Amino acid sequence: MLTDRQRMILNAIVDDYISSAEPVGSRSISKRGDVGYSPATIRNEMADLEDLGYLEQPHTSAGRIPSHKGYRYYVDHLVPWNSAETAEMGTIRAFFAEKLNAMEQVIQHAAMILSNMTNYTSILLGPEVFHTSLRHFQLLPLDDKTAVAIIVTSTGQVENRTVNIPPEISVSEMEKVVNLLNSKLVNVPLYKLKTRLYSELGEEMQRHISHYEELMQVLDIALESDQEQRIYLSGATNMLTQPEFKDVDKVKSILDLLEETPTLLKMLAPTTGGTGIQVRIGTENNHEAFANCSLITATYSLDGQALGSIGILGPTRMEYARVMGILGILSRDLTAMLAHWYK
Amino acid sequence: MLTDRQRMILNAIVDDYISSAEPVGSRSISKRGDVGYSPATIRNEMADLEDLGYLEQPHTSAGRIPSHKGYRYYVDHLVPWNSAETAEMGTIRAFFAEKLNAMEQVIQHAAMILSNMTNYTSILLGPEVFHTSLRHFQLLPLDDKTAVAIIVTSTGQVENRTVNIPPEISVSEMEKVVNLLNSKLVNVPLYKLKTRLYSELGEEMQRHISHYEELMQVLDIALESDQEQRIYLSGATNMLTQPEFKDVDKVKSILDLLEETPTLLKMLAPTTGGTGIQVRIGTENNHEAFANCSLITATYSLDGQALGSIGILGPTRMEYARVMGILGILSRDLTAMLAHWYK
DNA sequence: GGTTAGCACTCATCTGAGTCGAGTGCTAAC
DNA sequence: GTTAGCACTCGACTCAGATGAGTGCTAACC
Repeated sequence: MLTDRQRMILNAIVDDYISSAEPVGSRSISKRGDVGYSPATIRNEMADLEDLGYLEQPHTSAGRIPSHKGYRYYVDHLVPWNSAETAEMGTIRAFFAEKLNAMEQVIQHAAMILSNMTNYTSILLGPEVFHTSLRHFQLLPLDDKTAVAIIVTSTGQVENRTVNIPPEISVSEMEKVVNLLNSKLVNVPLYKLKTRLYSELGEEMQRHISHYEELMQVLDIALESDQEQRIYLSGATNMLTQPEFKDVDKVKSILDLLEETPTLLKMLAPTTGGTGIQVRIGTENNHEAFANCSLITATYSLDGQALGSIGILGPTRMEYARVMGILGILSRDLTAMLAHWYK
Repeated sequence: MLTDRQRMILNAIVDDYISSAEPVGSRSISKRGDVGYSPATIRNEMADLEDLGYLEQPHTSAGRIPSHKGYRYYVDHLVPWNSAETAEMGTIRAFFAEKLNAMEQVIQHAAMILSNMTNYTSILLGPEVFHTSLRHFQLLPLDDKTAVAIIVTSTGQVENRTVNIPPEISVSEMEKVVNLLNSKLVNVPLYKLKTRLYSELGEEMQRHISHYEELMQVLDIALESDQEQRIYLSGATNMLTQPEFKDVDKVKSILDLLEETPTLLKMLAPTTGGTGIQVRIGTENNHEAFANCSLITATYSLDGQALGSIGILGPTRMEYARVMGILGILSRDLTAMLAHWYK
């Protein structure tokens, strides 16, 4: 267990390093107004902290920088939870005051606001397919061969895809089926749509409708839900402004990873039981390219079920306190807005 | 006017520089199999070419690099038009053989293919609003206050936005209006929708329908077309692999510009009268950040009207011949596919 | 015992001189 | 008109020395 003084010194070092990106020495800590010890004392404590694994020395005659363990301790025990209303609150509140009337717009806009406020990269995950259900299904004929299938979800998102209609199937039959679907499948979660289609409607449809096989094929395509969740990135180039990423190769591997949707999805997926704000430091991200990055995520939800996540990606030397504060407010407000909107 | 030998030398220098990114000297040109002159002779010609403005010298004792004028000459007169079927053809043909049944998918996929093939950044511009017309309009109620307006366009794209429905307006009235719109406004270009709404339908609606004012407000929002055209970027990070962009600041200014939709739009907008493939070299892009970039664009069309553009962004030292070839094939095939699809 | 002043030591970074070599321009010979 | 030869230029690289921020250790101090 750390003594109070060690905690204070660790805190000071992390703070200093976060703002300067340079190894911090004993003298500079000693000179801060809030630390009443001489450099020598600080040095002794720093040596102890290094032994304990909270600090690292890039080379013998340089100052110390926090290790991953140091950041972890900082995040877990030292982050000044700015419960006080900060200037940030205003910006976020202003954002939610704006009237945006589509889920997609809100999320896209939120990503932009976040990256602008923090100067890091923001990653927003749209509402998950798992927790949205069918509100309405429609088939609009384009011509005699093709039609657009439109799926309106409970979160107000609209998905569409074009399907080919076999010539054997008549328009009136098609309509019958669509009506059937709407009466039976509304409020069924999207990912269950297909199985329910077979289990509950198969029999009935087979009775009433000719060309059952062909029709099922059409519906199969129509109800295929976008497995690829929508990911909104903003401020990816902010990575480039961080001094630790002046090496082009590192940045490239990070930016490339950001273009890889599946990997991002895995990273942002709300971990089981994880409530509130999660911080993954360096190697905790389980990805080489992110070894020098920290990812702070929060989830927003509806009815207690996580709908999507918000993430901020920055260097391990990140303004944890500020970002966590902002993320907390934003996820809370997003949750509140959703609750208000869909009740 | 350049002599044949000067042309050959200029060609050799540009080719060499394109593949090496290093200033090319007289000796290395001389050693190429296809040039039968000694370094000294080459040097003389190079000095002449420099006087004429086709070459530049980074410093006195370095080789020569092509100037913008040199690139321009190369592109206009020297590019080996590989009319022959290249290996690239296969990839592109394979792409079009795949069955993709939505315009958006095709474009998104094409952008990816392009950036992968060229290792540059590809920018695709979706079909312009100006040239697409209404195929179908629909209003799906979500609950008693809101509805989703769905616009299916002649190119098979589906746009949607959520609108609030004033309580005064009944469902049956709404339906009446939607039917009216579908019977009168189909095939009207999207950007004319609103004016036609007022000019052709205003009177009739006022006669049949109460709450005319409120209803018009709803339709106003519903028919608002996405002014922001969809832009598909792919391989933005390929910029980072080019040696001329190892300077992080330059890359950042380029990547930032790529995130700025309006600027990109302006750059990709098909220039008047420009048919075929356009090459904008360095400062011809009219943007500081692109001073060391070349942008090669082609358009694809339907019925002779430009629908959108394809662009490849790379360093001025770009594989012009290859990229122009690929772009030519792709735009032709895209045009052909559209024609086949929507006839 | 905790704290601090003092001091030798380390080591990354900066600086400037020296070297290297790719490439040029010019002249004279072929 | 072409080419060999040669002096010259100048960026890139190398290496030694200076610099200074920062450390660890010891001994004195409260």
